[in-house]
Amino acid sequence: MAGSASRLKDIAKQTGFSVNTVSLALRNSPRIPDETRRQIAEAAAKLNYLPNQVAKSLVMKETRSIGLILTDLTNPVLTAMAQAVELELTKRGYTTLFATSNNKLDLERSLIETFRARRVDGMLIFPCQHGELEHIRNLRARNFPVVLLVGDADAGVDAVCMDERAGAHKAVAHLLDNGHQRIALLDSASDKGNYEKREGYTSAMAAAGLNVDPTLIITPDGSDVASGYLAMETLLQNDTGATALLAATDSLALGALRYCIKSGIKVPDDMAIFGFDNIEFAEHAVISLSSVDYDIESISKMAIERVISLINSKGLLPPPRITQVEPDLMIRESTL
Amino acid sequence: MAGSASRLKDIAKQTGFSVNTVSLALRNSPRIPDETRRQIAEAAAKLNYLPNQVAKSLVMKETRSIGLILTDLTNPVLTAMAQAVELELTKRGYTTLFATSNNKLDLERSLIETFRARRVDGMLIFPCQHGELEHIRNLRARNFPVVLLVGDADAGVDAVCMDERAGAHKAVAHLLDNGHQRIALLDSASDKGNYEKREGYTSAMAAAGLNVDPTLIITPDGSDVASGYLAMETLLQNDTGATALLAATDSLALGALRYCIKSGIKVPDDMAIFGFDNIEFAEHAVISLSSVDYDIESISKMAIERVISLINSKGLLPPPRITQVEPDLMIRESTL
DNA sequence: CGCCGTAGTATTAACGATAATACAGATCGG
DNA sequence: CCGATCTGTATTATCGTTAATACTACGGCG
Repeated sequence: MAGSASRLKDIAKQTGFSVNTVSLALRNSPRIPDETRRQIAEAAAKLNYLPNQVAKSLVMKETRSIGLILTDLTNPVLTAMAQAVELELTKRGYTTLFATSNNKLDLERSLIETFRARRVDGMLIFPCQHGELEHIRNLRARNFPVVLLVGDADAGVDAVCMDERAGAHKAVAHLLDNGHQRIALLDSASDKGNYEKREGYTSAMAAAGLNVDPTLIITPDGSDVASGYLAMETLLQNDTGATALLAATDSLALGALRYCIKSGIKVPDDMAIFGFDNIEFAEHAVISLSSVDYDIESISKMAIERVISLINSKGLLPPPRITQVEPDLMIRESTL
Repeated sequence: MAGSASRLKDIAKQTGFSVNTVSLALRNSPRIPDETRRQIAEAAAKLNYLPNQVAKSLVMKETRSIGLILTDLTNPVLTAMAQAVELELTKRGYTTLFATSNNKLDLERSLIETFRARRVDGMLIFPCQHGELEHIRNLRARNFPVVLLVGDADAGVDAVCMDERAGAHKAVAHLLDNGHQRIALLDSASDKGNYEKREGYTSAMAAAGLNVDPTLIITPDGSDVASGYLAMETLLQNDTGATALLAATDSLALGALRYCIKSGIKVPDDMAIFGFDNIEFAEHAVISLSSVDYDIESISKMAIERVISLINSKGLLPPPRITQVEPDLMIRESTL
């Protein structure tokens, strides 16, 4: 207790210098001569001094911390984002305050307030409803640095993200190129108003002159493997004549794949399966999975650079910029 | 800017009351009459007042935040822990400061210092080297509340964790019961001095009167699926006559499983495979994977309860307690 | 020899909150 | 009708820093 609670004042008392001199010495001010600095450093070491960041933050009006709000960590993509963000922030001397909204808008709102009260210097947010951004726009309107990790051209807030629409479009276009016409979509996100992938699907179909058959669009209950399994069952029961599908996540795709294997449906011959996010297990599935691929690490880095540049922009924030990275297709056995 | 920066002083100015009265009113002190409270609340709302947690922390000498240090987030188990910890802490009004050590002891040390400087009220740590805990014991010696998320009976620091040794022992015992004698171990952690699983393996073999054949112990380069794949290849090349294996993680097990399927080795007939951690993909593998299973959520909750109880223990910390939860076996197709 | 710049250090004032204490004016009991 | 209690509010100190300003020698220079 005594050891942990040492303050500038204690060093001052020990050395006979004033608190301010001690502070300057420890911060290597040129005004302090070497001998004084040495004495003070010595005393600081002996007392096991550790500067109190809380006090420092109060006077400096910056905490060197940023808030990261994701929907959850069950999704490997968000996990990878959290990892990349934390790594990069630590490297830059920032601390990460982390929280998950569990896809609840109210919780998201209250987490934002909590972080604001804690005076984080900026926030990175993966919003749970891509269309419900009013509270985040408000934040920005108060000149608070925020960057979204998923976003639209008209978000009204800075964003650095993958272009989900383009990814879905590309994947469906690929399936069309391979001769498929009855292409299903497994996407649970669209019930929360996150229509990007669905729009990409639709636009690709439209570009090929095909109307979208609503029975080809399945909305699983979740985004996990089990949901994909059940969704596949549903799709086949509907007897839609689908010969290919795009799943909104690799987990869904892996579930669908598993159902096919269990049911003796040949992948890719009877059913081509396209995943999304290219997680580790996609590559290593029994039948390796084609997937929409993008570099999460570099997106995360760019997002951090953006939020830090906003933090450093003195005065008013610059107008929001949306950066959408176009994903690539990773073609594997499941769509050959 | 003006909007975000409102302080008690501003409300005081608006309403004509003193700063202290405002503070008391907003904290619902009984000494403040309703009418005054109303006026102050109104002004606070109009000014969009949000208490400054930094200032509050300084005077209250508590931040209501705890630091969570994991090795990384690529491991689904740690991901689940992070998720569970964050959820529970938020529920209890704490904020989570999150960081990963990337299995580097130096980084772990410096992260601890960073969190200490930020005056977190306590820490939850998944140490990267289970035998290197001196720096953490030092923390505790300074009366700082720490709880390990993995640990040994003689850690000298509080710990709430799964009993890896018991888990490995049980799994191997199960394989022995099924008639296997040549049982391999795939474990990359033991090169970092984390011998728990290996010890469990050894003790189970010893209990069956079997000596451990070192060629049966493979140390993959990592803990991911690809490493498991390569490790399986190595194992077979060594021509050890192994008929079963225990992998230290499900990812390794899935990699091994994949190699077997590619090579026409029948699972479980030619090779029984036991995984560890029971992640989602274990259940849904082509051949569903037996795995050592435990309730991460409840362990995380207990760990949080422990650290909070340490925080609330006024005066000296109580002597450290180690709680080890014994895992169960989830038996599936891969070891039938 | 007196003035000035400067090197080294100290003093004072923030930062935005809480906590302890002080102080008026009303109320009440004897 | 006067001291004592209570009610509502203000004043002051404090948390551990940094920042701005103030002082005190001392050396150089005209």
